[in-house]
Amino acid sequence: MRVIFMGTPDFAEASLRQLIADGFELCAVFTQPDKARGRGMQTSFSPVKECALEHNIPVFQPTTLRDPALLNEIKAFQADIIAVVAYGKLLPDELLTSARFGAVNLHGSLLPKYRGAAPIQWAVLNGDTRTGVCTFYLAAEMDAGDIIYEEETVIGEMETSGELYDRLKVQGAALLSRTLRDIDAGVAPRIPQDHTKASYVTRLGKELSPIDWNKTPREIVKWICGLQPWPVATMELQGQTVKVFAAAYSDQKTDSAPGTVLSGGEKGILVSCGGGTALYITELQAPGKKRMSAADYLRGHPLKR
RNA sequence: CGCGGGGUAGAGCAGCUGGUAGCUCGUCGGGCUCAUAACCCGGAGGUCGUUGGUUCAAAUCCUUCCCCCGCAA
Repeated sequence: MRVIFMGTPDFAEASLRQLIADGFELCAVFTQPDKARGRGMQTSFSPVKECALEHNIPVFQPTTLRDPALLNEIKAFQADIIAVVAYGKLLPDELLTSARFGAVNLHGSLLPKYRGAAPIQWAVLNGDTRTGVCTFYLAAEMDAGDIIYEEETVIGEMETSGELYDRLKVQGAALLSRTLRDIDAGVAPRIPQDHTKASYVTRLGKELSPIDWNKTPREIVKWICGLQPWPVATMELQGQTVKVFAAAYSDQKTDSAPGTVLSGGEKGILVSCGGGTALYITELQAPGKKRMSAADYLRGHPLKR
C-alpha cells in the first residue's frame, strides 16, 4: 500500500515509524518547514523529517498546500492513501480526494469530543477519567469526518498530559497502522460522527498557567497535571512566580482565603483551596532554578511569618 | 552571536561595596526523653564550575571555556 505521510512532532513520528515497521510503502513525507527553535535559536528538523531522512523517504516542506503545481506532484505519486498525524496544516479539499482511499487522520481523543488542537491536554485538564485515540476520514470541516476506529484508555489520577501523550502516541500509531491495513483490505468501518455531541478545544497558552486556588483540590491537581510539560501551572510564592509540578491531597481544613500558604514542611507547602480545603504543593521550580521538591525549596527559602 | 537567570559542603540557599566561607536540612558521635520526623551539645564534610589576569590579598573585580535553567518556539 502506497502511503503519503503528513506530520510534524514526535507524536507523528511514532506513527511514521510504526507504518515503516509494518511494511507500508512510504512514497513521500510532508512536514512543517524547518524553524529556528530551542535555546540559541538553532534551526532544527522536525522529528518526522529526521525519521524520513533516516529511511531515505522523500521529504516535502511546503509553506502552503494550496499550490496547483504541488497538487499535481502529489497526485503523481499515485498513493493509495494520505495519512495525517499532527501535521499542523489544513488540507485543501482537492487533496482529500487525491489518493485512492482519500485521507485519514489520527486524533488524540474520542471524537466527536475534543475536536481541535490540544485534545489530550484538555482531557486531563477537565478531569476526565478516560480518553483515547481515533482514526477518521478527513473531511472539509476540522476533525468532523467519519470515524474508522476508536480506542479508549484510562487516565491516571496523577498522570500528566506529557505522560498520557506519550502513551497515546504509541497506542495511536498502532491504531493508525491497523486502520490503513483494514482500509486496504476493504474491511474498515466508516461511522459518521454525532455532530450534536461535538466539542472543541483550543491550544494551550501561558495565560492558563496561574492556579486558581478557588477551585477544589482535585481540579487544581488536574490543572497541574494537564499543563505539563507545557506551559506548566504556576503560583506566587514569596514574591516570585514559581512553576508547580506536583501536589498531594491533604485532610487539613482551613478558614484562610484560597491561595494562602498555610505551612511548609517535609510533606510540601500547604496552600488553602476552595471550600476550606487545602493541598500540598510537593514539587516546584523557582526562576532560574531547577525543578525540585518543595522540601528542598524550603531549605533555601524558609517561609516568612 | 535572539533575550535573560544560575553554577559555593550530600541537598537547598546566603555571602559577591575584595582580607582564605556561613545558614537550614541531612550525616556522624554524645546527651535528654516513656517516646518521637522533637530538643540540647559536639564533629566530619567545600581546590567557592573551568582558564588566565588585576592585587599584598578574590567566592567576591576583568577574561576563556564548560554545564544547567527560563523566555522565545
